[in-house]
Amino acid sequence: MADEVRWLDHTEMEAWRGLLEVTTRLLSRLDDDLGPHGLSLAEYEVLVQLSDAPDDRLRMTELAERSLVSRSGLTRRVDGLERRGLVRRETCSSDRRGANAVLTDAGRLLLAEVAPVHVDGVRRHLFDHLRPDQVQALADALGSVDIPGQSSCSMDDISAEGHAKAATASGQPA
Amino acid sequence: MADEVRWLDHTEMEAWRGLLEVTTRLLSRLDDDLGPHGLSLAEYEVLVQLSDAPDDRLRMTELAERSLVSRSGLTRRVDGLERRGLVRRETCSSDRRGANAVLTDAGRLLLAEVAPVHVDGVRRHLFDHLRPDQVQALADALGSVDIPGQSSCSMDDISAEGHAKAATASGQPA
DNA sequence: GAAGATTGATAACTCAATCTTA
DNA sequence: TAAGATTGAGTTATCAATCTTC
Repeated sequence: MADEVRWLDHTEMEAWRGLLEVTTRLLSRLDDDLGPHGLSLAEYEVLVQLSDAPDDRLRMTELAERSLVSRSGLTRRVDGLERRGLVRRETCSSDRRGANAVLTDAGRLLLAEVAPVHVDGVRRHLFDHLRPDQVQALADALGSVDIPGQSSCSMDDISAEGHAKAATASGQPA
Repeated sequence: MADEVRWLDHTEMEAWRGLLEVTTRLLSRLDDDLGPHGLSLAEYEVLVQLSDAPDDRLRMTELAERSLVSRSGLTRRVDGLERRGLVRRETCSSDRRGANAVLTDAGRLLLAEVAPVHVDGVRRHLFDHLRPDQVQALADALGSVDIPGQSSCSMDDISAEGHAKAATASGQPA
């Protein structure tokens, strides 16, 4: 297993390295753009996912997956948003173990204020540098890569398979 | 500025969302792959950058930029690597303020052990899902997007411009 | 006992302030 | 005074363990 390594060729290196650099810097900039409005990109992400969901609500686990964060991570993120009145929790009626995160009016309002700023940032930092065919190619290539959500499985939760959620999410509030 | 928002169209949404999801999950997986070898992806990144540099050494600030991390973040990362003997610090001879991070023999050895694992992971999780033309398109598109390194400038360090570093980095150790 | 969610402990990062040398 | 690097304080993420309900 030591000598038959297929190293990355130049193009692969550019692609992988580009993915790393562009994403890292882009996220950093988008975070900066939202800062003045009192929201982190991670928090914005939660608000968007909720506004995209039917009835502006989502179970915590589902919201965690869509927000690309761990369950415990989401708990704390929602804590912060709830403290500021942008989201509230409701215990699930059908299953008393579960909790729903619900977008509040204040949350919807802030999202409406911030979404244009965010989209503008995505344009300025990303799409303004790309031709339409490049955007299409990017969407196509990235759409072909499906990496399952949770990372390692503890050997005994093989049963917990069967996810494979598709990318949803829009950019506009309502 | 409120009503003339150009929302993202479907393709743009796919591209942006794909960038976010693929990168997030990919990084998480690659981190998992390296875990058993006692190295985080972030630490691996530092070792790679050093091994790519002439004489296996790099100034801290330069290494921070290439590793996509803040200066203070790098200081701590190198602290950890130095504690384990994978990297050592040398004060710069020409400018006594500066420090060079230098790859040690142990670091070079570990890198040689781990690099095949990493490259294999990048293949399995990313490139195995892509056709050659998609890889090419990805490299092309991401190469067109140049987002400057540091995020915000504190109003008075306008002088600190003039960076615009190109992507270097390879995947193989030597 | 397993699933949904949270909490405790810990790790890693950032900004702002500091120390040292130019 | 400015630049290079580090340190202090605070934030936010994760894993593993826990609590509650199924």
